[in-house]
Amino acid sequence: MRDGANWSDARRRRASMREVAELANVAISSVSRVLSGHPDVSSDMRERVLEAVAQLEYEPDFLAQSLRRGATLSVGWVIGDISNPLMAAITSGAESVLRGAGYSMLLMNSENDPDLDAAHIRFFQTRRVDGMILSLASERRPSTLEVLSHVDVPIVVVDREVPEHLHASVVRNDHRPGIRAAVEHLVDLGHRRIALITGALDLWPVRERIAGMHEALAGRGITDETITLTGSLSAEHGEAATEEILRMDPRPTAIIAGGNQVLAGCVRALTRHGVSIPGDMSFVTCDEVALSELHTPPIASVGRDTVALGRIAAELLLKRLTGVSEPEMVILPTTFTARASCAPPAAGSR
Amino acid sequence: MRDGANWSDARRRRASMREVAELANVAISSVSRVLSGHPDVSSDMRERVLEAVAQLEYEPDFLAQSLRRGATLSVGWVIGDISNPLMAAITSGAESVLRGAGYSMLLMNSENDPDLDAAHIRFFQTRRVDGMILSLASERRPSTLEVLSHVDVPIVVVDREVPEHLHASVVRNDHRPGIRAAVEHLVDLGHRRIALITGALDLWPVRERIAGMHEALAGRGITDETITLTGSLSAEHGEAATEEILRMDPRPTAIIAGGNQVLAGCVRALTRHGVSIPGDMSFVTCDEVALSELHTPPIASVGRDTVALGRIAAELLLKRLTGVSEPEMVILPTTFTARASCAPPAAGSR
DNA sequence: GATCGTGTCGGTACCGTTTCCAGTTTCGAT
DNA sequence: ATCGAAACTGGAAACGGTACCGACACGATC
Repeated sequence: MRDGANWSDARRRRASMREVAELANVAISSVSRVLSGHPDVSSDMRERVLEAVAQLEYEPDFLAQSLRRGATLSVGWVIGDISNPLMAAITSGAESVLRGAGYSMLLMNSENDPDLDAAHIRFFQTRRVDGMILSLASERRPSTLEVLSHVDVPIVVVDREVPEHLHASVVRNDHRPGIRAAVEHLVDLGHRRIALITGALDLWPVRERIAGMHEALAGRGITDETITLTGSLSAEHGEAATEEILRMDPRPTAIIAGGNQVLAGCVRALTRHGVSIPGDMSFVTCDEVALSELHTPPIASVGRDTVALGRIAAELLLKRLTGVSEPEMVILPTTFTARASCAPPAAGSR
Repeated sequence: MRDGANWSDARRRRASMREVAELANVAISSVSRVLSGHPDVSSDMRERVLEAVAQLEYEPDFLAQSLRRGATLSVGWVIGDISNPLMAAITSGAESVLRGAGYSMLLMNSENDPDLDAAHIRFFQTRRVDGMILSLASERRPSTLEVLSHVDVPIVVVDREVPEHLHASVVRNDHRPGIRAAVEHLVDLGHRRIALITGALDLWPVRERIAGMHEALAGRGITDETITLTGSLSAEHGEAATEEILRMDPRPTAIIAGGNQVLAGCVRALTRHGVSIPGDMSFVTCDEVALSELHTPPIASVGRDTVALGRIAAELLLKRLTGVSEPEMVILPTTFTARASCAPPAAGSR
């Protein structure tokens, strides 16, 4: 004499496979066979079991399945800073692919701290994820590499360079052509002193962007005027480096911000000092964000498809999760978009 | 005669508690007691077990523990769009708190699709998360509410309003005072026709912002000039609505963008039509982003601490995960920051 | 009529823990 | 010396499934 409402109440204990078996009057193993689509099942059996399943609102326990099968259908995602729109876009791309394949994504923020990278990787390892996607805060931190070498599940590295022996799949952007195009554009406009504000050398994109700038300058026969301000990919460094540039004599006539956080710091400093873009300073940024297109004037930028970056990272991982044992590498392009933030340098500063 | 390298090779099978027990020559249950800090353990026993643990590099299997204990130490996080910086900031705040408490965060993007909301919640339920934090795409979709009523773990809802009977904890912003201050500021500058571009009415912030605007206008004795363009909180709607506003006659003299995506659309449309801010149109946006501060001119905005929003959501969930059975509600403030994007309307349009 | 394959099904040994229960020892108190 | 409680330990039953193995019935085959 139980009423319908209580019978389907959320708080009641969930049914187990054993109860289904008892209700259907069959063996537990038969229930398992029916539910997992095993061929050795008569239609009569299938019907009885499915009816019991429906009546008890049974659903299999994911934990028990995972323990028995040795797979959790989950992947760990270590990211430098989720609140960075770039990283968020990568995450978004990866998440949708993983979700489509039935995997779920465990997210951990490393706050761009290399030590947390290592800690998170270890954590995921004990959490028994089936694979990991990593956007490391530093490629060279020994503790991270040490931990990585003990990981026994497939790894995909996003826009980073890691030692071969880790057997990680990799998806990267080819940052050089984009930067090269940007620098050539500036040089063609008449700029000679171009400053690149960027992060530390333990990140692949940073090294490649610097290399791309050198390539472009060398290609145009300019060898001694490269100005590179490395630091961190943060607004603070962008702001401080811009201040430093503004104090230089002779002053650079163009700035390339090596990331969207750096961009914010640069714009803040330039605005504060009343430096007009592009009148007093030409300006290029790396990685397209809302600000670059909507700024007045719009800011020329070296862009890339970040959602694709995440999507492909997830696809590479899925490949290895479904049997492919050899790691792969995918390189995605970057493209330069000229905008009104670049103009010939003021006559006096040439 | 195995060499050291292979012995510590990552690919070897991980040791189980049984192997530890055999090596230490004790019962499995004793190993468990030592590792879980049970008081009934002799120091001799502890020593033997710990040595075996070290020698085998044993670490407990999280899956088996979860199955046995009935807790997974993981929480599900359903979010409308992770690539929205606002949502990303909330996520960041929540993640760091959860991480600090030993929980991991399962992230699923609903792509602002209410049907995916429901699907994800169900998915998390079968995944056996210990709790969920939800930023629903729609508060009113029956399928979502139906699924929610069957959830048997604690729920926290972020900046949304859900029926009492779901027993969800809630953290929300009080959007009215912020918008009210913004509108009053505009009115005091001389504006009478103020347009609010916002999303659909099935979201708490949308309703509250509209209400806040009405309150402010009524407070100033303006009753018949409220212009509200509801749609979605997207750049497309922001752009289309702005176009519509520009065609109105008499034309509104101020626009309030009801979100950061809307903001992007608005700015794009205004720029394309050569509408100058604040000369031709005063402008306010909701939710601070890089663009609002760094735009020329800087854009006045109704801001809030989004990281705190996420942090408190996580804290509310942790409370309920550690025994507190009654749901709670926390309200966080919003504040208006006046900036150069607001000025008195042009003489002709008063 | 014995043999054999095939389609079904039940029994049971796991997966790796936790925890309860019962048994043994130790030890201070009477 | 004896008793009882407390400290310690091992065995085994869970947790909720999966999958292998063997049993059985049945028809087909020679």
